Amino acid sequence: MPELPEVETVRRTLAPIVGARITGAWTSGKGLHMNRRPPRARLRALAGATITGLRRHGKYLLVDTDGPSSILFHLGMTGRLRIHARRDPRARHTHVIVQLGRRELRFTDPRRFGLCDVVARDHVLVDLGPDPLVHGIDATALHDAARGRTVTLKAFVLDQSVIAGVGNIYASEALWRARLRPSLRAKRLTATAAKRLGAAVGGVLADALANNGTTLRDFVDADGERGDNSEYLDVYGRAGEPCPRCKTTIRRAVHQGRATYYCPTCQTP
DNA sequence: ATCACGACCTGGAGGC
DNA sequence: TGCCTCCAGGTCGTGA
Repeated sequence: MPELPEVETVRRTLAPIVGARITGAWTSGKGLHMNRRPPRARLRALAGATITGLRRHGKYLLVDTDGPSSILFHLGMTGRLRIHARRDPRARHTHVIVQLGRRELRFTDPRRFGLCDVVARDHVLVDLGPDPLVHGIDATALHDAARGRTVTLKAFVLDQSVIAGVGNIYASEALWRARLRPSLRAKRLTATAAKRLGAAVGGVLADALANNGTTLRDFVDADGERGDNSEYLDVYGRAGEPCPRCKTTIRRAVHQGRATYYCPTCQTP
């Protein structure tokens, strides 16, 4: 589900919980990604702390408090973070509840690919590259990172240590916008193409964010609203339709086990 | 060290 | 209606 624009949309719509005081916590006891269980005791120990801010790096979301700890979330494929009234019935697949007096921050995740942990506030997310919205994209650094890499451009753009926050939808979209074939080897990226790619990634993410993210099926923001960006996708999920640029039929291919959409004519190999 | 792949989970869609 | 297969926005560990 959620790539950078979706996580950022969640972050923004969670703003009303800033200033709220944590009064308790509940966990389902089920393991999430890598079978890791959210730390019940450490979540409960946050009681009494006040939420001071919300940060995002790539697809990770951090809920800061006035104590030494922050709550770290990753939504995986089907994770949702929503603000509820305490008396609202608990949805199926709810795994974490942070109680905030009469309100609750609830994390639900049917597929359990997500993550919830309690970390030190200055916790560094290792192996995460620059965030396009927070740090921008440096085309020269992108070009350097591609040097010697034999992976496909598709895999390169999906590599979170290169750029944090790009997922499968926006990887296809950005490569289409940059007119680059997903199967091209990263080491073949020229300086000019790296510039185009950097601009395309930034543009695709910013546009999606302006539309409150892409909802294919699961994604909703903290208020339960769906994103509007799916109707503006140029190639993702559009195999068989004409390329918006040159009218050639868009193709679907599989790279590293994941669907990739591209135009065989205007995305140069 | 780098890369491709399968595994981890549940649920929705479509075919029969 | 039910059963089956395939597919899904992410990440990690494995083995080549």
